[in-house]
Amino acid sequence: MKIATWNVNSLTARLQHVLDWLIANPVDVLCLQELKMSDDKFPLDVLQSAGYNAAVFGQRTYNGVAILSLAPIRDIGKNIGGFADDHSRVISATIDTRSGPLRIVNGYFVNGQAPGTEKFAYKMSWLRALRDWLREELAAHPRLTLLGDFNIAPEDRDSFDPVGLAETIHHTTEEREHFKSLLQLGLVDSFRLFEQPEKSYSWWDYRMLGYQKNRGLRIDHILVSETLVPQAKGCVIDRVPRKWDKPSDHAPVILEIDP
DNA sequence: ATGGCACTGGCACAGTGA
Repeated sequence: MKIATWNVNSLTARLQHVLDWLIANPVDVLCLQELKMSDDKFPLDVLQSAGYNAAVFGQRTYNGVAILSLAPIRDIGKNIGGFADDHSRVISATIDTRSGPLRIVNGYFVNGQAPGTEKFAYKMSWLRALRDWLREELAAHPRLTLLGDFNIAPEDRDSFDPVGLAETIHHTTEEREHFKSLLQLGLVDSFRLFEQPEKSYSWWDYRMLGYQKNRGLRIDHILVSETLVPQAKGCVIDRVPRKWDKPSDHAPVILEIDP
């Protein structure tokens, strides 16, 4: 089965891209971020016509996350337990697979603007709360995947300019330590389980011909709990929709696991 | 060093993103 994540930068603006992509890539689960719409605007009927169930946690203008799944979705949770948040950034749910229940945690992590700002401080407290909550989630759901737009380039090789951008947003030691602390919970970056092309990125700036020059960052990730690692068969970034007209600035990431 | 571009709300342009 295939599980994917895609920051669509407005589902209103990108609905046709999502539908076209799902036709070409009929994944079992697609986690979306940056819906930028309230729940009542979510195009549930058209996605159901495409065969998908949906769990939605929307918000007007900013943020907003959803899980699309061919299989029924149950036990939906919203945001980080014990952490009061005005933003709609996390939706979690369980689907049943042949190997047992699979817990899906879909996150749109805080951007953080720049070190030293209030937004960066929010990012740090958000990441701390996420880690503490995930420790419990993992204990309750051993088969778990944490995926989405992390807004963290975990290593130098995940950035087109690790020297010039050293200690700037997405690259700071503090953010990378938080990423490592998620791995220390018993999660694995599935992309790095497999041989990958050099300079593999999942986001490119709209400006300055970022995509054409491959000036990108790998900030969209699919982490899997250690029990799932033997079932992981491949993880790829699909750059195709980034070349379409009026694209999202992010590309989908897809994990294949034994069902 | 700065801006580059895209999106939303709402109808001018500020806020946000990464």
